[in-house]
Amino acid sequence: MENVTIRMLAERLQLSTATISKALNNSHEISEETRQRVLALAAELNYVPNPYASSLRKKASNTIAVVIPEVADSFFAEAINGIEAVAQEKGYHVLIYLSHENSQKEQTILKDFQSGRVDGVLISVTTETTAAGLEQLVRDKPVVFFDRVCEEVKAAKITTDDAAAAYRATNHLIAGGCRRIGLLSASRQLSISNKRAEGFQQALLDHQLPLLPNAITYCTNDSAANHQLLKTAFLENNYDGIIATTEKLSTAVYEVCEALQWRIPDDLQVIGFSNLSTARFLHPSLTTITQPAFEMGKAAATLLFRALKSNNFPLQQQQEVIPSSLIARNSTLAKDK
Amino acid sequence: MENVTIRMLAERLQLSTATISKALNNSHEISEETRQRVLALAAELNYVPNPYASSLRKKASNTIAVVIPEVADSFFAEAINGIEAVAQEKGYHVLIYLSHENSQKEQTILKDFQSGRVDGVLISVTTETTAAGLEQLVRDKPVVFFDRVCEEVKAAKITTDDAAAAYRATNHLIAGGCRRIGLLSASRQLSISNKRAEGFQQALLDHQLPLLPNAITYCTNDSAANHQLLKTAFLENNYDGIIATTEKLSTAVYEVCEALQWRIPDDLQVIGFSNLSTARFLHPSLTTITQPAFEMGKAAATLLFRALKSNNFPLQQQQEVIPSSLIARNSTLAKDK
DNA sequence: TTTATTTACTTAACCGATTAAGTAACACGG
DNA sequence: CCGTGTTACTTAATCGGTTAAGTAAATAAA
Repeated sequence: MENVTIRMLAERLQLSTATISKALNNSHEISEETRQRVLALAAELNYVPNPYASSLRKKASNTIAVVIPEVADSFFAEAINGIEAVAQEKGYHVLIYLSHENSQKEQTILKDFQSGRVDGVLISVTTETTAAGLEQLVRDKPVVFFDRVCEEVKAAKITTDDAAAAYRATNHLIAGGCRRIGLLSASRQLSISNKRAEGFQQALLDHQLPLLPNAITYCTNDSAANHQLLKTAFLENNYDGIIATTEKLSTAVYEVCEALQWRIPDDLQVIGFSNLSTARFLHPSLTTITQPAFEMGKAAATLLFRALKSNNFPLQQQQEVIPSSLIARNSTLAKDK
Repeated sequence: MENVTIRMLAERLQLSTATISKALNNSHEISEETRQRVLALAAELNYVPNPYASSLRKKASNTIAVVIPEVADSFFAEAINGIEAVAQEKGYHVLIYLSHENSQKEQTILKDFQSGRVDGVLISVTTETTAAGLEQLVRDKPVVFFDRVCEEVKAAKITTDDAAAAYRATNHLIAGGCRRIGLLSASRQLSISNKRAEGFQQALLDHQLPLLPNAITYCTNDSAANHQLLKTAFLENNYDGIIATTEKLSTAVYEVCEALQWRIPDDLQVIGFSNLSTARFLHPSLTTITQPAFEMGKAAATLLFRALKSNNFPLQQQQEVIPSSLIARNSTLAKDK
């Protein structure tokens, strides 16, 4: 059986396609009786409207894009859950794109959005992304940045309290007796990385602790390379405390400690930015800065849909900071929360 | 600036829209000189074709759908990575839909696909799904099931060696001295759950061990309820070994053991189906059946794209079983692999 | 009773690309 | 010199909805 179109419905009911369309869209121009007849036949023939025809004409796709570096990180996985929950409720479709931490790929993805394929975009940028490629996108259509935002771009942003979280993390290590603290950063570019670094440095300053010359290690996206990088950094700096600012780096710390036979927390206290539900079962259980990933995704999507609904909503001025929480476990010694 | 269309290019170059379209699609009907002029102007004006116009006419969307129960499970997260990698390479777009383990929602999602929104579907069904709702989908368009397949439906399937994996897991526990082994199952319906149960029972049989009356616990999708369910089952059956057939259930076992103050592996040996990269750092490190999630996603997508390329490809006959591996760690006692 | 308004439709243009069918200009073999 | 191809285009229909503008009939207002 061919695909059922509006024209087929029209012919069967001896009505015009316009009437069918309006009936299906609950236009007040259509009598209740006719509407019911249309709806009945549509149900009977299992009519499903062609989204491409509709999108073409209406210049709206009922589709949003989610652009993230990867999904294999429980933060992004949870964020997608939050986004999808809102999108499903609003009847929107979600296109997912992975930039694989590659700003070139990201640019290619974003360029395609000029086609009108999506009505709005939720994005968490790569570690390499600069403002340049984002300006146009933000000018063109509703965009909400979440987690990995781009400071220089004026746009809606959902973040966590990155500086404060790092500050708390550092304090926590200091309270646990650490004096040679290192920070593992994912990027020199990312504003959230820089904010975390700032919070870290501020805490050291406030406690009159010196910033080690190599206190901050900038990691790459290659886990083998990172492993080597960390090993070297650990040995050279003889840290007694470390803050891993991403989930992958948290795991990497455990690996390197195992390789170096450093005991956590005796030789090295560890605190990691992570959303792993298994953090409490790690050996030793990992003290985490846990971001409200699901809520952040939900908040970002909610903001976007609000902008899509009323186009005079001042989306670009929206900023929301959702606090993260420090959960003290056995990879650190301090008792405070 | 308005969106650049093919007509604008045509007017500027004093050519017909047909010529522009053909030039952009590398038709042999167009002279090299003209093609270059078109390409140059398109690049200059930053022309991006409207996908909806093109899809409407060509009746092909260059888009596939991925329907999964959720992403907050490292198996699905990794699988998406695999799928997206292939899709990006082939120039396809990926719509993601979460069924939230709800077959009603799943049906709603699948029904929409009759609209022609997507050219093909990759799906891992819910714990409740029955064959009924899937027949039509498979008839309508290319579909590849992965991991959670539906046995009764004749369609392409990518799975792991579920029965064999459970058989190995059970053997492993027996080798470690377990005699009262339980299995935590995610569903009564799911074929992969049933296969895992079969492998489990076969191994018991082969070792002349009795199947405990409540050897198999069927869990729900509610983690609080599961917690209670497991607690009761553990206490009633006094297991000395347990196989958790999903990642979430693996974590749940750790939680329940903590609550009951059962020590792993002394009081209970645990083996879990899981793709967590942190399994080795759990306390104690978790013996896992690890599925090649990325590869499965990749294989499923590859199969789908092959079918999309040549429509005489016998997709429905394709079956691929990608072996999983048992990684022995400290949550079990056996030394074998 | 006449005019204005409302109701319930229809007609036809339109969204932006693709493509079947048509054509003018030119080349070439016999 | 004629017919047949080939090249490089154009014309116009088409995909399947949506919507501005039009209309006939019924109803309300003057």
